[in-house]
Amino acid sequence: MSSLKIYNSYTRQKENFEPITPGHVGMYVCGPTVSGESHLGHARPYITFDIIYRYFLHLGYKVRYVRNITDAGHFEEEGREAEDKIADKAKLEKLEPMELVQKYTNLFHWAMQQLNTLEPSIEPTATGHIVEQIDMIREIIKEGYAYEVNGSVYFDVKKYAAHYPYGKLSGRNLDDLLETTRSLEGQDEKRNKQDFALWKSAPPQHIMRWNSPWGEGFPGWHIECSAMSSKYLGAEFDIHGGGMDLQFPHHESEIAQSTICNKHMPARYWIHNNMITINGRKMGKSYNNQIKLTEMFNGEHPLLEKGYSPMTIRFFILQTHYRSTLDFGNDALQAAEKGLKRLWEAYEALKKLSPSSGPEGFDQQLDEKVVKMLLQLDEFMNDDFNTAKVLANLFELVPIINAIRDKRLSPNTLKATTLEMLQRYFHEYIENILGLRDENAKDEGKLDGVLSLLIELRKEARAKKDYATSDKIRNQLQALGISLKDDKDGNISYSIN
RNA sequence: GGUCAUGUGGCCGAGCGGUAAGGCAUGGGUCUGCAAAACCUUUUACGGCGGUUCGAAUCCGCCCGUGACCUCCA
Repeated sequence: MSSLKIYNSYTRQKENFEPITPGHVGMYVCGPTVSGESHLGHARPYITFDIIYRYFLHLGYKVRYVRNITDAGHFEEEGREAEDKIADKAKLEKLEPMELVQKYTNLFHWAMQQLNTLEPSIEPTATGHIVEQIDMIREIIKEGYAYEVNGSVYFDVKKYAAHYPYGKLSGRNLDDLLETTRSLEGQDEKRNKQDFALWKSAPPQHIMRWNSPWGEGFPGWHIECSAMSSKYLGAEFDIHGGGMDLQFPHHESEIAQSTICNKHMPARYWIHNNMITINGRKMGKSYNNQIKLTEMFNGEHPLLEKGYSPMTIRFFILQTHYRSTLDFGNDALQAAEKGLKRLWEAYEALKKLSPSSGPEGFDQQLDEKVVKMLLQLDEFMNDDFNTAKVLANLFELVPIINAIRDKRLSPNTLKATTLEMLQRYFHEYIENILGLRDENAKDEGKLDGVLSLLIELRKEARAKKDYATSDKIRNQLQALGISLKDDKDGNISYSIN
């Protein structure tokens, strides 16, 4: 079997994955800022890294997956108003900052559950690690790479760049930055424009504030991730991930901070997922085209024709490789919805097939094809987590499953071992690796009993050719959102929309 | 302006030098009291112009288009 290859943003090439500690993986993923409701953009990275997490588990690794919650605000616009974004919103909503943060954290967790992502091993909060951040800033000052001005502390990027490869991750150099950095008001505290804040002195009206050696203030944007990743994963760990938009300046700054403080590049492999676009345009606050996940699910948004279930969204995201941009549109989403349904129904049918080992109808060629396509799934995942290809192969197997189910192919078409393998792989891939789950699980309780009764009555009516009655049952249920399907074998099944 | 991506059929998207995955839609068909669903089957695609190569969607150059980062952002 091929070995796992990962595209490393830092080196810009695919590399064989070799863990620092054999059998273990340490992975840090930049989590959400909980100053607002989770939107569609959040779905992509956390599903992407969920797949990566799940695949490592599948490979038998013990994984520590750390994903932070940023609950201390960043600067709305650095240098200008330097206001804590969370505190600002809190005032508007007349809530305590931590109350707001709690609300959106809960909503985020709810959305992640809907999308069936596994919980990270540790989910540290920025506010819970102020002490660690202060310690780290102290250390950086001691090393001579940060300076204090009026109660704020800045990282000396110019000095750092003289000794270390600053800008390598994001592919830019200091001179370019000098030329292109916008001139902003109130930059006078910094020695150089590219310097970034490690600690920011809090103006009187600022609600979120902590004591520090430099006076009351709050931590800079980048330091929390450096502090928390090194605390829980060590000075050097395996994987650091996040959205592509975080490459610069966030991750570049993290590298600088950690390198000075811990004498190490923090991560060996940097993984960045690409952005989601809406009608070809990146979704973002500044474009005014953000769709919240709750709106995505219930369809209450001007850009949506209808709601899309969490699994539809998950499936849709997995149809594209994580390093490509992904354009959201109603047509594409509806295509995904139907495709997922078809795949799931084949999967359900597959579960019910029982191995049979008669010689009659065995198809050597097809048997070999099935085995080959299943083995390819591992290769696809090993090639930088290519879920798009995995899904393509699963879909290619669907007609074969359907043919056996419909008895157009003999139950002996495949060897018993191959059928078992098919069932095992479908289960492992669909549920454990891709993390899809049944959204139409039937109510096993009273409703099911009632419907069974109605279905019985309809069957009897049909047998008597009393179509008026049978149609009435079907039509009225349809009006309630329950569809009856007359299957080929005379059975009737139902689905709730 | 600087840097970096990208342009595949009606739509979404794989593809990383060897006769173009897959999903959806469309057309045809099977099934059916009817319907729906399901299933089977199905046509046209590599932005443009050059170059490298036995051979390019894949590499190089130029042009055109789109986007991202440079500022909070997933």
